[in-house]
Amino acid sequence: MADDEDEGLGLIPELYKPPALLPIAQLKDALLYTIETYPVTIIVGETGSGKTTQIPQFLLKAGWTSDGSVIAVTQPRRIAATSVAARVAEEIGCQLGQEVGYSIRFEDVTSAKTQIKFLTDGLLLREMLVDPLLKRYSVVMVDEAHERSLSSDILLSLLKKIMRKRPELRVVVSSATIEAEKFLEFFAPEEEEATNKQAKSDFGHIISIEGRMHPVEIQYLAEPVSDYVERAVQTVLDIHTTEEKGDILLFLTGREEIEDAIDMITDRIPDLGPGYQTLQPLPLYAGLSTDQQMYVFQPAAENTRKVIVSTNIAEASVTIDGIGYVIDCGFVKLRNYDPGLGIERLSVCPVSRASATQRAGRAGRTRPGKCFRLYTESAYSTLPETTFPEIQRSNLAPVILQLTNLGIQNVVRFDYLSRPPSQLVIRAIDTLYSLGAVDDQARLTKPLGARMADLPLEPMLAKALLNAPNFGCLPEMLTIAAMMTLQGTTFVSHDGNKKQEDKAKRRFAVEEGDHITLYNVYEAFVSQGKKDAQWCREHSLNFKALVKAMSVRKQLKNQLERLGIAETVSIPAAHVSRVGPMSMTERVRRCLTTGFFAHAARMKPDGTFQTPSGSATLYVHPSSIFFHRKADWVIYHEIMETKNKIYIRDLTTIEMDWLVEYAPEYYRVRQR
DNA sequence: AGTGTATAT
Repeated sequence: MADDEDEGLGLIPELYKPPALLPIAQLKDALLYTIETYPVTIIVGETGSGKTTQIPQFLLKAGWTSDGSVIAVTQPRRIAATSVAARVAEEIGCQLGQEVGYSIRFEDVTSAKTQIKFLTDGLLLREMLVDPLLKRYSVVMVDEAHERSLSSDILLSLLKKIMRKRPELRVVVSSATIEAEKFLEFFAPEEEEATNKQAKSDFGHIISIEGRMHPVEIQYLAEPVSDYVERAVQTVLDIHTTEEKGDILLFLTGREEIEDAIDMITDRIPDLGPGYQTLQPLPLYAGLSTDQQMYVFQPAAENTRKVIVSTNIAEASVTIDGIGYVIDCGFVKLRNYDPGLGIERLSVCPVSRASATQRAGRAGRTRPGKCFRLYTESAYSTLPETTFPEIQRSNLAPVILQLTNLGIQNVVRFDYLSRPPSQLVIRAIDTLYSLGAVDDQARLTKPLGARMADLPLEPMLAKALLNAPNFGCLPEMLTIAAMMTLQGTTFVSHDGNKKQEDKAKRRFAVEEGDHITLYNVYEAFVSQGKKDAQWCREHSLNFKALVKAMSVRKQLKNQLERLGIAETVSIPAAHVSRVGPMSMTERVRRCLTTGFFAHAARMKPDGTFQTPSGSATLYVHPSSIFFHRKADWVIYHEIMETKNKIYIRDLTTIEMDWLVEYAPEYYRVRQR
């Protein structure tokens, strides 16, 4: 890990500071005592406190794995699980995968010797399907719980349930913010459960660890602004001309704003006049290809100041060294699910104070920094304290299916950390009922519901895939299901060449729609472009995404085989007479309809779509082949509202009659 | 008519 900026030994002193000097080392005894004494320990520690790397090692040395148990540490992101595991393995002096390992989807780097295991919280949830009480673990540490992701919230609820049956289990919840009290209160036993011997306060404890952050000076605007992109650009140039060295990190809400801001900065650089360093604006958002993202991590050239213009990705998911200045526009794009309409909405919302703090902290990682907030101090005080938990603004159908499969009897009265609005839960149950995954008492159906829950797919897609053998199109549907999980990342425009991307897309396009078009892409990739990044480049395809599709397809295939559904299975006798002579594309289209009947629409002469009830106008997403072509009835994979327009993505043509044939109950009411 | 914050199984 050479660093160009470092002279001499090439070592960065802070990185090599022995763990014993971390603030957390002083708390070691108190920590171990607390974990020994109380079932629940809440750790409040800022970035740099060493909590993630040190606590598992303390527990290991204190004997928490001496009976053969494992210490689990969950992370919200795959990258964190792998990198932290590598770091701890190095500190302990073992090979990764031996005493210290990690497990993420498609990668299990653990062995029989593994005592500390880092994994994503989503994967630990999956493990509960085979080990409901998580018996192999003596301690489960849930890291970054303050982010309130859907899976860490659910995980905490289930851990609380498990603890009643396993009093010896220890739960450590680690959080960077002030939510500690809420977490502790959540784990406290109900009044009637608390015996005299065990009062509420005996149940858990909060421990705070000081971080090693440098101070960040915060500046607010005196007056609010209406155009924060313009103001952000001005601030960038002001910092560049008046402040000392240090890169700039500018938070905006999305790709369009980022590109606008970069154009504006580039346009104004000549006006600065001579005598200043070079200013190098760089975009950062998840939609960029990996090589385009790499630029932001490279140290700037001599006499150059980087300006990284980023979405929320730089708030927690990605860390860039050398940032001295942060500019925070005060907004973020958040996904919201509208249970009434059954659509997701991507809307620009004010950030929470917790987010604003996290953004500011990005300036103080290596030295004292400054943060410029493009809003007034009084506006700051009116911001919500924390971001609305994901569980209160998501489509809950997948979660409810999973909880039901884990044996949760009543998903409405389930012990949520933050209760989702009942509308969300009701809508989820309705969806699952219409798909046949639960019965009219909201109980899991067998085998259909249980099988759907076993698959790592959204319920509608799981239903369609499980129906594939009935249409004799299992190999095709496996591919389509795998391609759907790429969520629109199949095509990329290399070097920003949009026209070339459109042209490449047309090459694979078929009149039946996007699903079969993506099937063609996958087939071409496997036969011609597999392990050939250059072929992908020529066809504007995302190599990494297609490799992932291959992994997903293989995983789905294995999972179905375990359910007794083999890829080569022939059409069941009862169906042969009906689907035997059909073309493969018709089988696939019918099969998709059995899962996505609720996502039906019909094209109007002007090229927009209408819902079956005619209540809303839907726009074809420009990534669809029907952006340029005509269609009649279609089903679509996804629906989302942005900028007051509802877009549908991944469309396939169907016959209206199929809706009634495959979903008679769902469409009966509207037919009359 | 012209597009998607981020993450996970």
